[in-house]
Amino acid sequence: MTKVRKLEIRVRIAPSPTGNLHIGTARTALFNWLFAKHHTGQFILRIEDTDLERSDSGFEKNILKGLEWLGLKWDEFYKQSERLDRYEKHLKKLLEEKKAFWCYHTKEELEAEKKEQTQKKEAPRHICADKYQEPIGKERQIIRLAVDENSTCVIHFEDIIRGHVEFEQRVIGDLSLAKDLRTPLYNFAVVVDDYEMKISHVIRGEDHIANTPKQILIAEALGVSLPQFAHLPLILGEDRSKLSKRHGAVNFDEYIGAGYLPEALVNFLALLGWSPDNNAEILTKNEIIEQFSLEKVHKSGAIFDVKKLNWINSQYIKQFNDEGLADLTMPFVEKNFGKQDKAFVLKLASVFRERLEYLDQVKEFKYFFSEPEYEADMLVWKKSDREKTRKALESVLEVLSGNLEWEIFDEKYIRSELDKLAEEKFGGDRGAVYWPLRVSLSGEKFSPDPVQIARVMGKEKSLNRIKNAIKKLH
RNA sequence: GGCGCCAUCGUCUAGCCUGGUCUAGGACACAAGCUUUUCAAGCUUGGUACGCGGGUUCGAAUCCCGCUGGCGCUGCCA
Repeated sequence: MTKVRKLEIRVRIAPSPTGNLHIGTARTALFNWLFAKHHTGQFILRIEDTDLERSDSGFEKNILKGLEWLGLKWDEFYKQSERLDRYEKHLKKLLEEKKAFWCYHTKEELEAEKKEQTQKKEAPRHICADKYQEPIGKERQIIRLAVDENSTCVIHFEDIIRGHVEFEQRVIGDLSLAKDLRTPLYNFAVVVDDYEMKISHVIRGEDHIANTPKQILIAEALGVSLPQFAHLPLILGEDRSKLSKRHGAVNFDEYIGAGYLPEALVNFLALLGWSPDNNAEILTKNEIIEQFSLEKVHKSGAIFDVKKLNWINSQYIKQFNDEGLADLTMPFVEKNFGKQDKAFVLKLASVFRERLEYLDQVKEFKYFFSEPEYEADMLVWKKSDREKTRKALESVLEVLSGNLEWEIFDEKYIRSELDKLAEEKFGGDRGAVYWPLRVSLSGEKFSPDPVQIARVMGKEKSLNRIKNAIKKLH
């Protein structure tokens, strides 16, 4: 009896700490994580910091923080800069076996070569003529893999998302592996790591597709097995080019700062290039995990549509009760308006729930936190005039100053009282009553229902604002 | 220039593998209406898409070929 052991699913996200967490990296991380969770496999985080010049621990922290915020917990953690011995070992072996060699060509020579090839309409690549000799008077520059550029071989792989993909070996050239024994370059370090970390599936952006044949060649030289590949469609900007800085917010931080919820971002990002069986729009993390499969990932890129993100986020915001929403919005309220009472923000929750797309939009409700500023004429409703408006406000003031129980503020009851007022004094024109009330309370033309505002602000503030408005009309 | 990938409403997509039920479905956005004191929310309704050309077939969004277009890569970055 042969024992059949199921291949363990192990995937990784391999960001380089040369910038803050990018929205595209977050998406790739999410897809890897979803795939791992779906198959109860391992999700590995590997910091690719071989480029010491550009790597920065601040960026590394930012990336870790962002992934944690999204809820993508990793099972193992590695840093390439701590694995230099591993790369050196493999490099030495390749050199000994003459599968790799020291290249003596200078950057200038390489550039000239490329220029010539471009002119001849050939694939630009470096072909080292004197692979294993030490030219006199020249210095070692870089370690390269010896690739037979006359080969008629076709390098191919089965991409889980794209199917059969192939490249001709002769267009590749002697690719670079490392600057020296302890300074590995991307393609080489990736192959060594993916092998040693027993990565079963490499799930990465489509922009890496051209790296794949190079990595296959390196793996062959190393004599190691290859993972399965899955190249994700790119996230695009408005103009359908790869999402980048010029398209606006690509830093993951900005989405955290604007007050998007992690669940909403997971939901939105998952839908960029993938969709569930029933084509549902709002799904929990668990529902996504359950349904996720790479075979269902699309091949073409998807534009990052903030409007759809906003809608999804607003759907999640609506799911919170007052208490939850108050907790959620409090940091944003205090950031914009200074220290606040929990009880006050709690009263605002219902206002927020039905109109916030992202939490930092609380800044649009300035008038709850400071006195409104407006011109007296704004108080005047359509066909009304200043005199009538003043009378209306005086009547409203009277109603609201009456025996209304501000503590148990019953919006329905107060509206019925104000409606009655409109009926009796303004021929049923409710706008004549509500409009000046709105403006006196908010100083805005567009705002939540004025009765709602009054409830949130409480008796004293509300009555004061109405009095101020009346003063303005004198 | 070279190499590669891709192609359904403005956007995200369902359908394509296993051709007919697709006069192409859903969602976002947009427009109109309802509600209404404004805005928002909610509800109802509406418009807009299979890139083009061949082929295979009784029949093609679905299969094949070509074209066009878009994008990605083309580093001693990752």
